[in-house]
Amino acid sequence: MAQNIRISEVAQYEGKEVTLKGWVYNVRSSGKLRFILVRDGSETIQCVVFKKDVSEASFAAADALTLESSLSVTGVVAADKRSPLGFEIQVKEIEAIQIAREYPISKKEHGTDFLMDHRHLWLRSKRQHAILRIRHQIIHAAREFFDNRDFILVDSPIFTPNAAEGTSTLFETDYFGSKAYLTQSGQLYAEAGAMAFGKAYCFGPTFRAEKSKTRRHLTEFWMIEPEAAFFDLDDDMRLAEDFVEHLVQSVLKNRRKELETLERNIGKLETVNAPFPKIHYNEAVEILKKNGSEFIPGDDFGAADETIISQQFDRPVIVHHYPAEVKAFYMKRDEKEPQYALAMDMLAPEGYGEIIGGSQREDDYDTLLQRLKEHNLPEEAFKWYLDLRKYGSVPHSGFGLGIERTVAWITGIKHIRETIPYPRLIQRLYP
RNA sequence: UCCGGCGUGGCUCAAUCGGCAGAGCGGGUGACUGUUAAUCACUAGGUUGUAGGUUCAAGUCCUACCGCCGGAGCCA
Repeated sequence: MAQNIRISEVAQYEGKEVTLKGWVYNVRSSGKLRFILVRDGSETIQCVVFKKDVSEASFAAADALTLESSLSVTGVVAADKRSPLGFEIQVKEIEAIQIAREYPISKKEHGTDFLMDHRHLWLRSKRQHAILRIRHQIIHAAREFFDNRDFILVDSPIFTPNAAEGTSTLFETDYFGSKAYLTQSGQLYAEAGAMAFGKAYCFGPTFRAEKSKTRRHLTEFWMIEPEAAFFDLDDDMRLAEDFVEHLVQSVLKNRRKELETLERNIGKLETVNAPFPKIHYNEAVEILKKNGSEFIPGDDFGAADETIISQQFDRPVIVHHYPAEVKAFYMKRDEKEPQYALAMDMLAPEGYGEIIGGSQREDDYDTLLQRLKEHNLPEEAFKWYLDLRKYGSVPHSGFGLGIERTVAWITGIKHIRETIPYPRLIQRLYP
């Protein structure tokens, strides 16, 4: 009885008889020969069926196979120079498990809308495999990074009672008769985690109801948010650059084949080593002036401005000390220049935009209360948050990294919608 | 919400100045003992997004609407 193996393991079984279970990736035929490309999720291998080598039933089964039919194949693993994998299967027996109906995704090109309508099937393709494997690697590396630095995972709730920061538009839902909102950030809760564990992070989906229609926006995306007690802005920026370096290096080390499948320019990732350039908001404004931007000092940067700034460097760049007015209420201001917040954004290279936003948090009770009032936020809803400043308040900082934007940058793909299995966009809720 | 673009077989697209709706892929039938998005032959498949208008004649021109795509703003 031949052993059941995954295709990724074939090299260990050269000359031996094995059984593979999977799906038909493609079929070609030539006279009394059938070439069946079988994928099982781990790899794809060509299985060669010679009419004279198999039973009539097996050859008939091979003949009836359609794209994405499920099957079981038994045969001998043979080295072959013509194979991209280095091996192929000389089939002895083949059995169809289910003959697939006409598969909607053909081997020729399709439009994105059509493919997105068939996202549940599109996930079977080579390119999507490469992207999602890199996504997996990035998430694995992210958890590994914080776990190795003694951060404790303290997840934030997804239903929240109030329209927290008052900045972005939230999804409203009925929660047993009262209003609840889908979280736009786990940060405020992560701060409570940091006060409990010293170092904490949360990692989960976040929701923004803004009608953004760009290649950088999803309505549902994943964010990882570390928060650390006794960290000032400099500590926060160092944590962020070490973190992003780790993500990139982990992908370079473990997912090189996938990067090649996507034809990513690997040289542009190899330079991503800490320390990253760190520039004051005013320096960023100078860069924009020199490059002919119509930017108005005092504003936040637009997408085109971010691209100009990031193009000056060969690795991500951190911009810090943004004008306090354009930033959130919870950010601490610099004592020496109070018009600036102790805030920082990390811009990915090659125009991929902001991947990290973070800051040192306001830790003084009275100041924070004052900020809430200035922003017309309901004091009652933030009672628990203010508690953190009443009971052993300490300087602390944190940031949030958007997983999908990071995946888009590292994989080099142009649109964020392919970086998540089931993207949620304004016009996309199916499948 | 604003600006720009596009809607033609299942899919990707073509159709010149307004003049007989076409190709490739996919499907079906057949040929082929080394194919790599195999190739070759034959074959079926259309209310040109919707409604109205101009014209001898509209896929093509005009108006409205619907849908989708890209960008801006907002942000990760």
